[in-house]
Amino acid sequence: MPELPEVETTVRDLRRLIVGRVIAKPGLSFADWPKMLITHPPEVMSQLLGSEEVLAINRRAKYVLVELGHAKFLVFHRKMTGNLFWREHDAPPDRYTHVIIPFVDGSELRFADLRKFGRVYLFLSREEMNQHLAKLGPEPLEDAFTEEIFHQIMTGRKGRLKPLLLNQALVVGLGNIYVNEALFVSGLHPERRAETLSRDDQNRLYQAIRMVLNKAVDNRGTTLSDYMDGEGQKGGNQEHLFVHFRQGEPCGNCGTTIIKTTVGQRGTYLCPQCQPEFKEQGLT
DNA sequence: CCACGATCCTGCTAGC
DNA sequence: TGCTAGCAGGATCGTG
Repeated sequence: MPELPEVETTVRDLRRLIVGRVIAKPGLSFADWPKMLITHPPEVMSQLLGSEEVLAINRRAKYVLVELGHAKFLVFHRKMTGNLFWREHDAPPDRYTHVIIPFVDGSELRFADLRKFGRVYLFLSREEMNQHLAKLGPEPLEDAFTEEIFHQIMTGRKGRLKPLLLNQALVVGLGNIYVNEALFVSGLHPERRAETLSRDDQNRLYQAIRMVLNKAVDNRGTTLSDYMDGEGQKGGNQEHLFVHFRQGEPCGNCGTTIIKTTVGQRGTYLCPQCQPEFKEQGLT
């Protein structure tokens, strides 16, 4: 579920809420679905964690990186329906909680996930973590991600834009919602082939990706059903979507009815007027 | 390299 | 009302 803006919002919340807290011993107080713990079985992880201070919380792609003392890293990926909450020790339980990291002050970091696709990793060094994250592409909101870099990534690539933009090895952070949004903003059809883009098309797409993600970060993410921030509150960006989840409604740009189709096995929302199919691509 | 289907799960909705 | 197929914001793996 969560894409870059939702993960970024959670990271900012957790940074404020848990940096400086110390993990209790043992460092895992609940884990009823061992498949979510990728690096170690629950008994081992519970032994490996304990008494470390939370030094920093950061984001890489859609991963939440919790940096601990003794160079340990607790890493979460929320996949479709995962949420991370910080709760006081006497807070009521959160439904679908499958992993709990307790702090010495009695408060808890809870990982809740309806569909149990979420993943938890414990890395014992920064190198170990970096190795796991090595295949990820650049961060689209960082200064280093320039128009020129995006040009290089897209040039020489074949295939339809939508699956390409969902590929985290090229650019990270985009998921189904924000790919749909960015393609609308740039006026490109999701099935347009990358090799047919002009430099101007590439630049418009680059600007659209940054605009759509920045706006969603400012709005604290999009809550369509499950996403909640670090304290269990909804995001606000669902009020500002251009096409995603808006099939049947008029396009805000031209009034044409927004349609829903399927591209690359993913629900795809678009304005047929603003994002026309590219007829010449069959000839190339 | 790219496309497609299956897979990991649960809950909700549409359609009969 | 009850059943069931299909779908949901992700990512990976195997096959062609």
